[in-house]
Amino acid sequence: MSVSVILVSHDPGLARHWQAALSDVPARLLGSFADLHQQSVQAGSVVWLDADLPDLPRGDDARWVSLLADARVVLASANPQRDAAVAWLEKGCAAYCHAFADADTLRQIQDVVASGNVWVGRELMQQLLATVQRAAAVRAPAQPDWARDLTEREQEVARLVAQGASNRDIANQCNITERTVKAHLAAAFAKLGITDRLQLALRVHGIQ
Amino acid sequence: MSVSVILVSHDPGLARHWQAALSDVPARLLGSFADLHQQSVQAGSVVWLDADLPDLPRGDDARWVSLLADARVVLASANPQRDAAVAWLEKGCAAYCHAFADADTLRQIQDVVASGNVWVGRELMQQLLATVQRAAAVRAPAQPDWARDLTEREQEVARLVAQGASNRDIANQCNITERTVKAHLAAAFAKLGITDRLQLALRVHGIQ
DNA sequence: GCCGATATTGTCCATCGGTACAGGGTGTGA
DNA sequence: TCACACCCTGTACCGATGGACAATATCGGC
Repeated sequence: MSVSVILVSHDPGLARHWQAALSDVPARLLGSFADLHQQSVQAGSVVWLDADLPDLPRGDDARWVSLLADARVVLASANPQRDAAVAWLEKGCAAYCHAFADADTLRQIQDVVASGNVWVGRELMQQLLATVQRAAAVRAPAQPDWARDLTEREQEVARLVAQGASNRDIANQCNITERTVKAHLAAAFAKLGITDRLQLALRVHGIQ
Repeated sequence: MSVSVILVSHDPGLARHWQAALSDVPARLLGSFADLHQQSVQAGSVVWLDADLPDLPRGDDARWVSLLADARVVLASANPQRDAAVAWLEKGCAAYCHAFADADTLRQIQDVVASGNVWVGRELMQQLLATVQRAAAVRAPAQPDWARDLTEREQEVARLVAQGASNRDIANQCNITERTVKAHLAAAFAKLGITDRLQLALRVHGIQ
């Protein structure tokens, strides 16, 4: 059975920094992503990943799927980038931070992530919120026709479909199961007299 | 100088819950926003605000300015709403959470906020990220000319897809096999950087 | 004549989407 | 209290879809 905290970095200085900060939790140190992939990672483990690892796989690599399913991944970069942060967090990472953040912050991240939550730095959070505000302003106006007979939830799902989201996307975003998404969609289809999501998307956008 | 913690709620049950969870930090309990406004709030204090306070001012109230400038405000609602969360966080609150979150979570929020960071729950975070991703997708490509790189046949198939036709429909209409339809679609997907017919339909209709 | 772009078709297979059974939980109005 | 609407979830099935390998044929240009 593996330890509950795993640090992965090829940079000795960074490894020392992390070990010093997290000295009160038992952590195992690995030198590459390949090393990590050979381990059997215990469910619920916290994995600290150096974003500058030479062998860090791209986002679409299959190894991420199992890792993100089992472990809680903290991605730490010496050069944090906003777009990268959004991409990784959206993919399922539990935190994105500066690799050389101070020890208190690192400990805090460890605590937050270990308890199943997501940690995000203040600046990044402000940027995300501003973006969301802007996006909300664009969509605001209420729809009359197609939405009339649909329940709140059905409308919400329909709007997401109309943006091109898959059932799984919607499930994640609404925090419900894919099955429930299907239920709402089936109800919406029946009410609107259509049979598939594409027709629904066209309806929502006022086409046909 | 000790950083103080102020709890503001009119609900005795909630107040007890908070006091029990945060028993290891010295906290002052107030019963209304008006009470809070009469205090001189020490800079860096953490203020826990019950979002269901009867006298909670609206977002544009002037009192928020000074409060948010001085203190780190945790807004806790018994009925957390996504839009409210975004609005408050964007306004400068340091956290938005469920008022009756478990004690461990409340302590964690206190720690994170006290150190100057922002705390956001997992579900809300997922929603924010999905929204940001979608907003980015809207801005980035912005192709008015979806047809430019497509061959005649690919455009023809794409237009039919955009009307809601299935591969079989298109095959019949164009007098080709379903397999060929798939080939044209695959080519169009690759050229447009998308992966499914719904995205294609949205593009053709000038959405996204 | 060869090369590249286009159009066509094939098989195989993993995943997605939609439907058909099923059920449990909550809140509201009669 | 009971009916009803709404929300949520489960298993199972099957057709539609999209990607990964192909291959063949035509046509225009170098």
